[in-house]
Amino acid sequence: MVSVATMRDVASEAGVSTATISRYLNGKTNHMSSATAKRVTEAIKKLNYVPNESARQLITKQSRLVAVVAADVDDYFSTEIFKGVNSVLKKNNFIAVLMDSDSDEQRELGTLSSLNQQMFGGVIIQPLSNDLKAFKKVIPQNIPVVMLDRQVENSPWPSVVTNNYTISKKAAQYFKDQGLNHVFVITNNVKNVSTREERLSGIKAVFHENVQIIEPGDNEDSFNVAYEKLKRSVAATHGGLIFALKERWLLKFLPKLIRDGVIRKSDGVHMTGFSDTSLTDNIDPGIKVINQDPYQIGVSAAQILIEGVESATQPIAKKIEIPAQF
Amino acid sequence: MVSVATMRDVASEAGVSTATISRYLNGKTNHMSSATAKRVTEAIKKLNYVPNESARQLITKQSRLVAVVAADVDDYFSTEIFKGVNSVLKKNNFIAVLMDSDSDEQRELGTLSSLNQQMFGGVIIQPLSNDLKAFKKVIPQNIPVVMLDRQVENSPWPSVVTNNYTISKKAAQYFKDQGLNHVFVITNNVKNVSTREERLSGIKAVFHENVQIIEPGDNEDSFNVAYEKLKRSVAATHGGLIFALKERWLLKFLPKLIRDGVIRKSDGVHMTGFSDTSLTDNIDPGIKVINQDPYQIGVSAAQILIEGVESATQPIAKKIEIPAQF
DNA sequence: CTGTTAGCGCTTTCAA
DNA sequence: TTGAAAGCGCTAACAG
Repeated sequence: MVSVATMRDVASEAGVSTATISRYLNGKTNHMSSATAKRVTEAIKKLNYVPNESARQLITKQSRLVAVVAADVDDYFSTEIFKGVNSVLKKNNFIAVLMDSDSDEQRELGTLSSLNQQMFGGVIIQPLSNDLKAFKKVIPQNIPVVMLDRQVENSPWPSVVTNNYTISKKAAQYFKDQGLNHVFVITNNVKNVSTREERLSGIKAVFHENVQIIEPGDNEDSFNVAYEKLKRSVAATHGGLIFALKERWLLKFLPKLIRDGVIRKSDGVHMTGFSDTSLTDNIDPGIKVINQDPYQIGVSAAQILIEGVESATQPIAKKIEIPAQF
Repeated sequence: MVSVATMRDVASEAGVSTATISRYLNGKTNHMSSATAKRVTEAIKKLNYVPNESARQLITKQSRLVAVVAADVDDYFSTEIFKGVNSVLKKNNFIAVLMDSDSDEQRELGTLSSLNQQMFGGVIIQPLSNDLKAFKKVIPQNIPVVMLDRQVENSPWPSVVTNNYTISKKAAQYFKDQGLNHVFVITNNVKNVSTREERLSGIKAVFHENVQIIEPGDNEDSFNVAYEKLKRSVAATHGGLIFALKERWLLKFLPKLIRDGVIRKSDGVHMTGFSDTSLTDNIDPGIKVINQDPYQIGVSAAQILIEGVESATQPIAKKIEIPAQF
């Protein structure tokens, strides 16, 4: 492999000491004769010099690498968050990288503990687990941390989330005002996941006891069971609102509900839900859904993180809500 | 911030030298009395010691961090590749991280040059640009590189791609055998992107001159223009095959074509294309599409990369094709 | 089987 | 405005 120029090489090329190169590199160029500055610039270019991050980190104990640990990188929501984070970090001269918990709490902990090697200057986590104790064990202690999307109970870290309760309530109210008085909520098991709990609360605040929960499960069979159950329930209540707490269910149920004639234009059955992409609109143009703003969530988290890195303190554990659109 | 135990602390805690700790950590434990090994184990646990990667990298010039630079992290295809890469790297004790070129050739180059700091032990790139010279400038020279999905002409790096030509031809032949004798190919500009060129060639090998290209463009207006054009053309040729070179177009065109009655069951109009997710199947159950295997592409790329890292040589520039399903 | 020692490439006082 | 020199935490000869 090719050998690389070091700071010493640059120093001798420019006829100065390494200290001068270092100062130059760190922008301490105000107390520096423009003649030497120029010679250094040229030497760097000539030798194609790139500073060695490891050496720098070793002494400064700082890193400009920031890890974003996503619940599942296959999720558009997660990757949009990353894009938001990336946009602000890049401006501030940090490098953002995305890591994957793969929807698996064990892997999440594994991923997080791999960060414990002082290579990263900060971590942004979209948590999967709700186990505060486990998190405290594996999350690096010496770098700033920000949580996203979901909240860990009693967490000491700041978090940025969608206004799940408010926006769910708003959407529910909209359809109630249309005359629908029953709602079928499609969701996975809601236990322990702050996001789903808040959404459900918002819906219940409008429809009270007229809320029925449908859990499609993870395989095709249980989906079919859930689908049939939904169809029967909709028929039994002479219509109502079908509310998917996750885009995945919207995409899975909506086309079938349309094909089967369960949902028709100007009818007593409507569907809505949390939708991150425009795919639902392709399927059913004009459908009214909740659009979160993952990009902005990422932006906001990154800003908090940067404050933490620059001040070398853990950001305080405030909670920030990013409004969704309906 | 919390101060962290160093190797020295562990050494004095265990009553041995740092060299012993180092050997222990690097698995050179075969020439080591089990008594000291045990003392070291305990000291490490007691002090909660985690090795400092920067110091290690500084001297070994090796890193177990591998960057996967995706064309667009919003793409399911890119993230599945990452999952494949991650699965094999993790087993081999590497840490894989995902970075984003954001579908922008300039940013791609920016992202790549940020890798030039010896923090990464290898790079896997899903290239966007086809500009070999630009790549050579920014791609780290001293670590192994593997290309994915697309090929850079005359590239010195190994690449792993789908068997685009073969599978496109197979799919085309299938529909030709059904009696369709005209094909409408929906694609972005094909110039300079190896993937699209190969797919188109495969289709042309079957339909010869009966191939019409539709370019939907990037905004809603140009999409509508393209859509209307497609409808007219289909009517004019009394049917045919609509072939989307990218899943995005499948998702955008298919629901509308179904709603508008252009595609009906047992009719002279069929649609197919490259589809990575099961979303198309939700929309039109039983539709026959090409399924690539991004996960396997990632696995294969990671294996090649690891060989390169372990042998400290640049992998040779072979091309590996991963078969798709139809 | 284990310790001593000399750096890896950089930053940062302290002096000049 | 610049340089000399110490040292960050680790690895790898070389000795013993």
